[in-house]
Amino acid sequence: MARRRGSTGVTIQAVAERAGTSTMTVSNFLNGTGKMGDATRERVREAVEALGYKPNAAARALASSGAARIGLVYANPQNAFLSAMLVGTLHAAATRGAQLMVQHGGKSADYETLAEALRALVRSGANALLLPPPYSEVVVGRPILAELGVPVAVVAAGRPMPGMVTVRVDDRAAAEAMTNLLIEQGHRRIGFIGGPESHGSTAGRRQGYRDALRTHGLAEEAELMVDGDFTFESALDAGEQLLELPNPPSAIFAANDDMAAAVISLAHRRGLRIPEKLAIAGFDDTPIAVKSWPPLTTIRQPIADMAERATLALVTRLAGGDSAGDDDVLVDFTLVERGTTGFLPDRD
Amino acid sequence: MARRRGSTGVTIQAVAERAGTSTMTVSNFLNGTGKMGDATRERVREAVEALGYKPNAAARALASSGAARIGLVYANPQNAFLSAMLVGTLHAAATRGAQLMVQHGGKSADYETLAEALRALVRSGANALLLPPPYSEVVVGRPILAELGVPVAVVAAGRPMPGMVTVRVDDRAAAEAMTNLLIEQGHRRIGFIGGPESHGSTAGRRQGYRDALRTHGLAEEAELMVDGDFTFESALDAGEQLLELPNPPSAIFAANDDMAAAVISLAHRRGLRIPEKLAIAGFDDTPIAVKSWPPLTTIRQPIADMAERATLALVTRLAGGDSAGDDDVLVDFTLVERGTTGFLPDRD
DNA sequence: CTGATTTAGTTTAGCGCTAAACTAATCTAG
DNA sequence: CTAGATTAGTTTAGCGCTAAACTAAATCAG
Repeated sequence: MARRRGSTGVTIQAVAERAGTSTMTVSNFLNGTGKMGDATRERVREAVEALGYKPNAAARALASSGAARIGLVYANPQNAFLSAMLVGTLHAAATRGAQLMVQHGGKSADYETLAEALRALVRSGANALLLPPPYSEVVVGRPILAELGVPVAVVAAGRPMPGMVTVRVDDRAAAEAMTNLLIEQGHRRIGFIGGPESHGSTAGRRQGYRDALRTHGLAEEAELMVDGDFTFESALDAGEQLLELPNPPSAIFAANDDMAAAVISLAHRRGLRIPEKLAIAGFDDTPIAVKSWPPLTTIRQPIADMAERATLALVTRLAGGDSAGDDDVLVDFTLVERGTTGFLPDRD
Repeated sequence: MARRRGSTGVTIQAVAERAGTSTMTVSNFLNGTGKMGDATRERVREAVEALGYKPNAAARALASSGAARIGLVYANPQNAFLSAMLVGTLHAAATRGAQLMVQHGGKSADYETLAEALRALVRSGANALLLPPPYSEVVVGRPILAELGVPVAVVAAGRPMPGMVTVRVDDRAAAEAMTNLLIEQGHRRIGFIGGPESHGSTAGRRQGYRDALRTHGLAEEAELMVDGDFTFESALDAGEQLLELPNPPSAIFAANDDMAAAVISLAHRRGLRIPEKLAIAGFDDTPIAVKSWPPLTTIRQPIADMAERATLALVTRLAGGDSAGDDDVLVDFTLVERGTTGFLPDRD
């Protein structure tokens, strides 16, 4: 019998032989399913270790056939956020024998375009879906979810979303922490550039900003709160509006890094020294945060970890696991202080 | 017989039945292998179409067992370049039943760290490797390649690399095209910020710049050619050097976008209007190109396509295909004109 | 002390696909 | 007109894993 072109070669069979058990026992050990005695468990563990056994994801996927084929839609292939999501998802997928398939979901967050992309994904075999923002917003509560009938997870959605697993940081608390930092550094007039209402994170981030002001007994002024749409360009206008004020803010907190970068650019053009004359804070810790000058103080979300969690949740769902409790997962954020904050503002 | 939890369900079996052939004939049709009559081919094609059949990648991978398990090392999970590579690779992988596994390769491009990451990848089953820059540079000609004994492909390497499949744009030609544009727009003193010598693209890009000058009869001035290391920070110094010149350039061409963005930032700080007083050009068309103001004129490399090509090449290699001819693949670049170029410079 | 339950496994069958070996018909060349 | 080659398929045997069904021994309730 001709051997087929061999792979790296350690199979579950080899492990079972070495451990003196059946392959099923090894399989059970690997997946934590079934019952087994401590002695057996130990022997299997040793054999797996000794042989450096790595399960073949393809075989796993094929055999369990309920194996996750996770579809991911993206707006822009060249995106740092997407990158982190893919890395996280691939890590989780590697350990769980899941397949990952990507599909372009349209530049604009248009419902029909997205729905069609999701249908295409499911038609080509996806049995679970992972949505990056802002796609989660355009499908939430829409009929497409029911139509597709597959579990959906979203990362960094900003708020729990009915019918989907959400993995996110507490946007409100993060924005509050950032605003507190600014206030503690002496700022009294802090501008806020929000995102579009349609974006789930917007409300939380704005709320955090307001909460911090209130806690410190600072008045909330309508003129200091303007809205962008999360793009660099939009914040060029929004920032301008703030800086043109008769009594302009000494700090601006933008609801994402792109908008904060735009404010940095604006400050440079006006000759405002950062952070002495204008402190700036962002949100997300995307690469632009360190490709601006000075580098941006911002909130870091552990995107890759979040995507990994989300993927694992989907795999568990598909395996018929108990979905209880992991519908809305909150993970920790980090406030990263860099060069756009830190000086006491000049008081007048 | 209890049916297992069914997937979306169209199998090769169903197609074969409808076409009235054996499954192998369908398989041959799908893979372009074997011989078949036109009538049969047409019947199979119709059946595939009608049933909306999508091959199951896992089954394919398992059966051919020579299936590609492509390992990819990354430096930074949050990176636009990586993102595009992953998307391209995943697209190719989806059609060819390849598995993708990612592994962190160390922030610094240190040989031993990288070698260890590659070994880990191969140990966990990777039988082909895909390297993003600048990793290709640190392994080229080193013993690790022979040690691992798996095919390796690199994307955007800057030059053909012995022992690896390279997929790249013609850096020299691209840089020449950009420099030509600048010259045609009237610039006579054009600064160039190069990358580190160790980076394959550097030489080609610098050569392109020089070629364009020569073709137009412009003298090459040493003071106009400074080096950065491809980081934003490095170009802050390099750009300063150029702008401090007694007779500063009216245009600066940076060998990548990050460095060009730094020059934009520098120009803002000095109150130099862009592009009237200083034209700026970058290279790569990374997202920062449109997150600067004005948006950056730059060279676009189709990274996702390149990664797709590279992945396909690896799969072919693994399938024992003829490797001839596709060792060094050149793809087309695009010169993207945005807001940092376009005005005739003020002549003095 | 007996039948029911639990524990700790094993056996069997098959996921969807393809490599390799085979077969049957048709075509060549001498 | 026949041996050898070519064409157009088919059959068989798995790839490496796991779901489901089964078994044998140990434990338990009454």
